[in-house]
Amino acid sequence: MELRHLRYFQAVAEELSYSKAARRLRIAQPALSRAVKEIEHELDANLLDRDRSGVRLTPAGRVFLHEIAGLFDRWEESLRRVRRTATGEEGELRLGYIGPPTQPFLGRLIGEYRRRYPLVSIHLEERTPERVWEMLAKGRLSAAITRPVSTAETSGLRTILLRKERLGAVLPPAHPLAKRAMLSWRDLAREPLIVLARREGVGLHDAVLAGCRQANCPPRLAYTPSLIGTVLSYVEAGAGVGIVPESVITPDLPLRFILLKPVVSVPLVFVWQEDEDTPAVQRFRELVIEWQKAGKLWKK
Amino acid sequence: MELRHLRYFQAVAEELSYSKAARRLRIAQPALSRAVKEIEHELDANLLDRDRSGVRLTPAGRVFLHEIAGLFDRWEESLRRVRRTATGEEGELRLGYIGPPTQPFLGRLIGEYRRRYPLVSIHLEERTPERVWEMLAKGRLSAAITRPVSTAETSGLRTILLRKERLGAVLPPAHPLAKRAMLSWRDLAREPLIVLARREGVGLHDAVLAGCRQANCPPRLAYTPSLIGTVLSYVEAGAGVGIVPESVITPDLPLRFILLKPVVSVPLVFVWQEDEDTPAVQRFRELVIEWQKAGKLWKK
DNA sequence: AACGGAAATAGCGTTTCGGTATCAGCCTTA
DNA sequence: TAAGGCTGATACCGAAACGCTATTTCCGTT
Repeated sequence: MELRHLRYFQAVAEELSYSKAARRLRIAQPALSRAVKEIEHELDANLLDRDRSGVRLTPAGRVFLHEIAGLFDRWEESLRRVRRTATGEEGELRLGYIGPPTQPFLGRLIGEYRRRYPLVSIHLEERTPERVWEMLAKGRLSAAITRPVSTAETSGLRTILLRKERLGAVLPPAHPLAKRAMLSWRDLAREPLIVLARREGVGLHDAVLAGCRQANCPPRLAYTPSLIGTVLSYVEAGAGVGIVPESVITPDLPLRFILLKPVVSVPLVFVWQEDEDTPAVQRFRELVIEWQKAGKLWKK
Repeated sequence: MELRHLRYFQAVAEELSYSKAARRLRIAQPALSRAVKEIEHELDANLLDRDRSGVRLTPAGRVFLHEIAGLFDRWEESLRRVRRTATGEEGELRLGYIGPPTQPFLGRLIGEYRRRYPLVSIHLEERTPERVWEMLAKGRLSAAITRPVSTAETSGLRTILLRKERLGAVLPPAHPLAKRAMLSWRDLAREPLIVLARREGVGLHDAVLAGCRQANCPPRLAYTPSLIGTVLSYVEAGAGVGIVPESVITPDLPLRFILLKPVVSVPLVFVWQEDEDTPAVQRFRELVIEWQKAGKLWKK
């Protein structure tokens, strides 16, 4: 039995007339007679009584008609869901990210995505960069916003560069170097440095070390706290010079931020599983690229 | 799109291989390629990725597969329900009946019917004979066990005679006539009679009057209570001679029951709506006839 | 009794469905 | 590195199904 049979029976049962149903279906009446007979034979049940003038439903026919209606309703809903899933309107997005550099835009970004695709269920996972890459590799995430990590397994993963953030020094306004418009890495040779702990951000930490090495001046690491905020607190307390990416600076801080030359950058990237590049992920990626091009990721 | 397409897609999606699925479906592989392509075109959605070595489900494909499984489950259940309805295993029986003459067997009869067809929902309506016929005519009942009523509208109704019950007199053992083995209607000419109220049983009441008229002795009706039990109580109290059908007599009563000659009978019939002769009703009718033939309707 | 409408039946043409043969890509294996 | 095998896609053909026209049959109506 095929859906065609069901549609035909439904028409006859609703019209209570083969001729009318045939007209509604735009086919000839004999085809209907045959189709209904096929159903009845397959079900081994009379569905219609066509005894004396007119067609009436048997109890089994009534039940069948009712079942068919429910079935078609469900079928329509199924089709809608599949189409929505295919276009990315419905689906699942498991996004990993690192906190500090995404903080200025992530909330707005997710908000806009939810507004556009309200049926996509979103799972957010804030982790360290290393952990994000690990989860991506294991397929626990469908996409992520993070920093590159040299040790990460990247097979099957694709990457888009969102931004390169330049590193700079943060100092208390009273610091001797705070008046300078620019600093070189060498200027920091004798300063106690405050850098994010390596376990919290391998990419950033190693970039700082690379900047120092490149300037041929081994760094003196005074503190390596676990949070960027703590780095700033240490600086405020006069414990040394912080080195951070430019994105962490907000104007209201009572600190000076001075770019370091030669420029050393830490990238922020969008990464996704090639194998799990679902429509929901594609739509999210499109949104990220759109915002990146429009500059919305950085300035409000 | 037809169910065939769904079955084909389901096989491919489950096997994750066109060749294996084709073998399972016992068709050739190209037919599958085409069928799946037709679905994808109609849904305007990719369901399967056949990129590099192997077939994988897209998110939409996964959703579709899931929907299909649910749909088929429901479809199977629908088929079962229709078949059960057609055979009378499932359905509805609205049975009207009159109390006293059916009391000896109705409980057992319904019990057996429920045992045989547990999915049929049963509605019982105890009414007076007239009311039963009225409800039958209006289609409020699908069948009934009752007594004929001359005024009843019987078009569209069919009837089976279950039993003819002979009328007899009930007397207290001390009554002068109580020793007789037989009584004629004329013997009751001077007795105060106790008969069921006409509104409670037109057939029975009129049969009693007919018996008297036939014997050319106009009856003296002392009481016409609403319940058969009350008739017997009046007799026990010595208020007169009761006239009842033989079925109301139970051996433990301290009363004499004596058949009246010439014999006057009140029939008990099974009636059903020709228009609503559903399988559930048919099965019930078959059971009634079976029990009637086996004598189970009368003796335990 | 004749007519008209509705469904069933018969016979035929067209669509479509599945099969065979073949091609192209990928992986394994010698 | 080349050959063989497995996979799915394509092309083409025969057979089955599906639908249409014509006709019959059975009602109910006039």
